Amino acid sequence: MQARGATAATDRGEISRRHILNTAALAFAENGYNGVSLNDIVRDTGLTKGAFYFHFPSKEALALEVFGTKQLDWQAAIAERLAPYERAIDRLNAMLDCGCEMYETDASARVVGRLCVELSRERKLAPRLTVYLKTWFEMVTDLIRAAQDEGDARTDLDPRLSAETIVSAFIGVEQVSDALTELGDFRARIEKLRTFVMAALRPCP
Amino acid sequence: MQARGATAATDRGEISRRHILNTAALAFAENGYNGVSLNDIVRDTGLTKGAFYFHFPSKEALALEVFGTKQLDWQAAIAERLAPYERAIDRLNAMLDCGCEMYETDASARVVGRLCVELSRERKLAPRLTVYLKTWFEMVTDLIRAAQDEGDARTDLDPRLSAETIVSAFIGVEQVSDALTELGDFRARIEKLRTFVMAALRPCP
DNA sequence: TGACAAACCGACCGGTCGGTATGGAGGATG
DNA sequence: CATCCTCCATACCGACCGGTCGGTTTGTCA
Repeated sequence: MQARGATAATDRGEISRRHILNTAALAFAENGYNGVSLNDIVRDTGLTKGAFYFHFPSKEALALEVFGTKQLDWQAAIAERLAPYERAIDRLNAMLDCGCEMYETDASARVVGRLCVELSRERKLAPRLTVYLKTWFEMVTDLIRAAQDEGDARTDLDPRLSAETIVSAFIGVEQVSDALTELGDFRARIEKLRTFVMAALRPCP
Repeated sequence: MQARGATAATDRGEISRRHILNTAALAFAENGYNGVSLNDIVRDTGLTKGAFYFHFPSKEALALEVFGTKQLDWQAAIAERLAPYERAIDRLNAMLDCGCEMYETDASARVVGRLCVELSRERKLAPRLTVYLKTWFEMVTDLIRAAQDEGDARTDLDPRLSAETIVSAFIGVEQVSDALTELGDFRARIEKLRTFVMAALRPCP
């Protein structure tokens, strides 16, 4: 006897749903919310509008779900990546590395950043977005504070203030790199950012 | 006898043209390129489509011209603002101040940033945009180098690297502030950015 | 006053947008 | 076999997009 309602293994509905989600993530990552029409997504999936509207109530709902899931992926990946490091300053470094790697290995990773910026302008994501950014702020703030305690960061810097600057800078670097080289030099720019940040944080000899 | 062709003072054509330009700048600044339809602009100006297409060949051309003129305004304002200061570190400070003030006093000022990001994604502005960003990079690079020479900035930082990071951070702060508070806390965030940057640049005691 | 061009009007075009209505294939269930 | 529900295809909708076009108004100069 199997679970009631859902037919577990061969659930083609769930497969289609995930397929739509992944396809949309890629498309949104590449061309943004307004740059992708529903017809584009439908065509890319190989399905039809009828199929789409069976699984999602609207294009906006799709985008929100894409954002939500990818955002969780991000945070999980970061958390896993940071775990091995003992010192906070190393975790901060690893965090930036992790960001680069995700952009390099998963073309749909940047859907988070794009949708975050784009949908926030239309005030459709505001609550979720606020939480998202604040989470980042706090993660980095904690890292900097810890680094200060461990003697790896100068103590005359306000942790929160520095954290918000660093996170904003990361977002800005993404925009600039996308504008200039379609993210072709993203890794290089993040390396620069890291060098600057580390120099700024480093205690005076 | 007055100038042939152009009738100097009461040139209603030129007035309409500028009116369209200003109206569009405001609209684009507030809602972005794709967020504003031609009908919106036409309605806001109080004119009609016929009038619009007499002055501009397309919506895209309008946006490009808006970007170009506003960009020049920016650079001129910055240059004027920086002139009185002798020390490079003061000019760097004044530069950030000037950015804040423009955003506060001229609602259409941020059309530069918005169109820069939005149009670059559609690769319509690429050449002009590259120049624009590179100009910023170089301005800040020169300032940092000068500050180092004057003993106001630590010398173990690469000027270009630091400059690109600072400019990117500025852009990122704009995005974040817009996303969270519709630029309501832009000044405050830039102040934070400045504090961090200055602390990072300051020579160790 | 009349000719002429610059400036402007507003209806209209083809196309695309997000979204809807309807019906049918196919497996599970009685 | 009859029935029901899930899942998807097809055809279609009204709204709106950027852009065009024939015609009208306005100002200038002979």
